[in-house]
Amino acid sequence: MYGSDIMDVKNKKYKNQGIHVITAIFTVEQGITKVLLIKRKNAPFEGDWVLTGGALYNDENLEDGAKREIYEKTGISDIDIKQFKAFGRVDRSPVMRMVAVGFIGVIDSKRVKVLRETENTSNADWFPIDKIPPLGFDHEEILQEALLELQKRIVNSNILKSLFPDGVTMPELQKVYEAILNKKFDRRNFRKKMLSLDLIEDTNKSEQFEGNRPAKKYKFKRKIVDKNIF
Amino acid sequence: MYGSDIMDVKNKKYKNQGIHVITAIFTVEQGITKVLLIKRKNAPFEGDWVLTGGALYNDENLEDGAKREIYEKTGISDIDIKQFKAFGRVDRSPVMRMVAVGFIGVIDSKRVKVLRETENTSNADWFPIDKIPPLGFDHEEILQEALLELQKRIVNSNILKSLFPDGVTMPELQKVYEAILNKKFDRRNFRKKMLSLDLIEDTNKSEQFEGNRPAKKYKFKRKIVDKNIF
DNA sequence: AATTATATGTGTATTTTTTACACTTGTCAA
DNA sequence: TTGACAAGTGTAAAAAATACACATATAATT
Repeated sequence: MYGSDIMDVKNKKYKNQGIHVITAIFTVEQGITKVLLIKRKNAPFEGDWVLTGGALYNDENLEDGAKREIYEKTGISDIDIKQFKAFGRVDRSPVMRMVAVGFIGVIDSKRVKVLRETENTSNADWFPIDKIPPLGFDHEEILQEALLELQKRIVNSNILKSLFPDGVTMPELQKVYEAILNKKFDRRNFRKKMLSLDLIEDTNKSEQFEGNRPAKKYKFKRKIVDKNIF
Repeated sequence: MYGSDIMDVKNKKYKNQGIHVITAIFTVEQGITKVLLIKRKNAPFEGDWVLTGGALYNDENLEDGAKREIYEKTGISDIDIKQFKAFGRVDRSPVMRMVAVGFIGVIDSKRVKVLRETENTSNADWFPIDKIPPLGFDHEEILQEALLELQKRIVNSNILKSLFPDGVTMPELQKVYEAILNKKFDRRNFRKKMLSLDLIEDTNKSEQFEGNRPAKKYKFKRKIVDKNIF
């Protein structure tokens, strides 16, 4: 067998490869986890919905490329994203060999004012994760894995930070966790657990009142935690 | 700003991209965690050590490509590997834009009989992870992240399976965990923990005796576990 | 001003899991 | 038969997770 060197790219076996950066952008509204999908304007998969993403430029790093795509399609520029997996099935793109690097991000949907029309996309919308239409490319697979990653990350990273730019109360946070993990928690134990995870910190503010005792506001720390089990 | 469509690859901004598949292959010998490095024969980084890997073919999936590279350079064909991260710094390769998809794998070093000379590599060797020479490309970064991934994976996957093709005893297993996690465990508690992780199962065999009570042999299950914390 | 409705905030007892720790058993060699 | 050696096992203590009930702050009502 013929060895492929790490730099041996003249060989036609390696020609015409490309790299996608794809982000599953999640939000939670009224206890429903949703993902941002964008409708394609051009072939292939014309008219199909896909995750936010596109081809990586040669002069940008992976995460920068993913953020540029997010900015171009949503106008959002300050979102924290986390890479989780590369997708490289031979036939994942019908045109040429493309490997996609997948990211996840979470954002407050109220901040996406204009879902912009771009050269290649017509419109965009939030879809509840249990009501996803058929997606183009291999984006259904990417979305499924993104969801699993999201479920892991809300426990040991500050991925939810972008969802609460103005701070968050415990009851709000609990609703979001329950939506994403699809599971109910006891109020008192949830609070204890959250504080022990060391992801958020107290502020001395409270929420605006609504006819009952106002909830304390917390905010996400900068620090990203990552825990081992053993 | 000009939008990059997911298929818009004619644009020169995306031309001449390529994909690497790189595997950090670990072993543990006498309580020392080691990684397999290969010496490059050609420019760039001629004479430098690098992790096992190379360019992905257009007709193979990511994991298949990584396994092909492993086979070509070590003769090993039945190793379980796990993808963990893509590396895409703009300047990670001096020749052209390459994105590397990183994998980890573990193998019994005794099974690597001939470290083959290939067209592009001269020789190969196992290096203790605290005595790594300067590596070519961004492989030092990849190796560091690979090690962290290995530490996570030995707890919630059967990544160590390939290290023990003929089964393993508890004391052997404990030495390996202690080497990889760089931490000592109590014998009785380690056993309890291992059994509760549901990664291994009893056989009715025992090891060959060495002047003391023979240890029971266990074997890794097929199943891959993956646990959440909440 | 007092009362009521509502959702927030907090503490404690119970169970489960993790940790710490010591003696018994099986084999080889003398 | 005995001694040396490493493997195997159980139990008590500590820590963490879970189950559970009452007190508190605000707005609205009287």
